[in-house]
Amino acid sequence: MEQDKDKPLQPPPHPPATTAEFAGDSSWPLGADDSDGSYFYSVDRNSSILSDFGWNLEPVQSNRIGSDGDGLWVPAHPDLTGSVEPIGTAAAVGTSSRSNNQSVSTSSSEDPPEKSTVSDEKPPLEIPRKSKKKGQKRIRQPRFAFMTKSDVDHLEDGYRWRKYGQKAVKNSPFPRSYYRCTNSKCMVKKRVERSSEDPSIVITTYEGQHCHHTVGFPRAGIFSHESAFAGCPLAPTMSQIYYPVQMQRENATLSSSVSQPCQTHDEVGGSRNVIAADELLQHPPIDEGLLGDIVPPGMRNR
DNA sequence: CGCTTTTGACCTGCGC
DNA sequence: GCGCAGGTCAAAAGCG
Repeated sequence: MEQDKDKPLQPPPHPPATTAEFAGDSSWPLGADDSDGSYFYSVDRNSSILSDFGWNLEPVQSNRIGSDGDGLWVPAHPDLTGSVEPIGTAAAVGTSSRSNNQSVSTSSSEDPPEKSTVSDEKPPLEIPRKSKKKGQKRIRQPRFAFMTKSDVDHLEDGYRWRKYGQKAVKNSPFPRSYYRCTNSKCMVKKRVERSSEDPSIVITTYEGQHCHHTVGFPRAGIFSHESAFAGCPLAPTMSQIYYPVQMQRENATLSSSVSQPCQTHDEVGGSRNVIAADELLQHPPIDEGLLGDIVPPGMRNR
């Protein structure tokens, strides 16, 4: 928070270097957005999306995988060392019947953060606390999710998070935790849960975009991904790999055009796939032998 | 003392 | 309409 004031709001742009395709998603109930066929995004699009999230992602050539347009993106954030995937045009999420023509890249910046709206309307004390939410449509922010093979649930990503809830997840012995960015002006949230199939895999879902830069890295606005990794306390201890989370409805759409079994790629040897959330949860653990190759350069030397 | 986490209750959306 | 599951709130407790 301290560093938020003197930093520009947007991470430095990074030229897209791959031809990866990303798909929109809807882990949350989506509206009509998926009907416009906008499941797939070009890399330019995706880059924009991720920038909108505040994630300073950069395509790493050595980590690029997928000659069929399925590239791997390595985030500049220390723990986001894998492919990430924008999940849906969240502006339309949860408000399916309303204006959902917004693009991903513009939605979150234009959406009044749901929380801010709520917090601005303090109900009288007599009114039950939840009444303030009545009549207010939830407006979902852009999301992306990824899987991480990690011992720790809450990964360091350079931002500070406050836990605001935890719920038991059906069919899973592991609870799901809900975090919110501690920056009062930042409405980004994230969910963290462990895969019931493989407890070593953490599924993290981000929602919204940061309106500030990381607090963990003083030069967040200008750091490269390598320098970021250099400062990552978890880097040496974590084996990380991320599966982009492709959820629910797009599953059918994507499966025919994008999805492939985890495949080994020439340069990285990493495996990557675009799969549905359900599928994702059932996905077998990553081959440990591949992890080393998919870890960004800054982490490899450790 | 301030911030974070825990936790039970409440709200909302969706499927049946 | 009802029930369920997910998501959120906010008071209380914990911690540094």
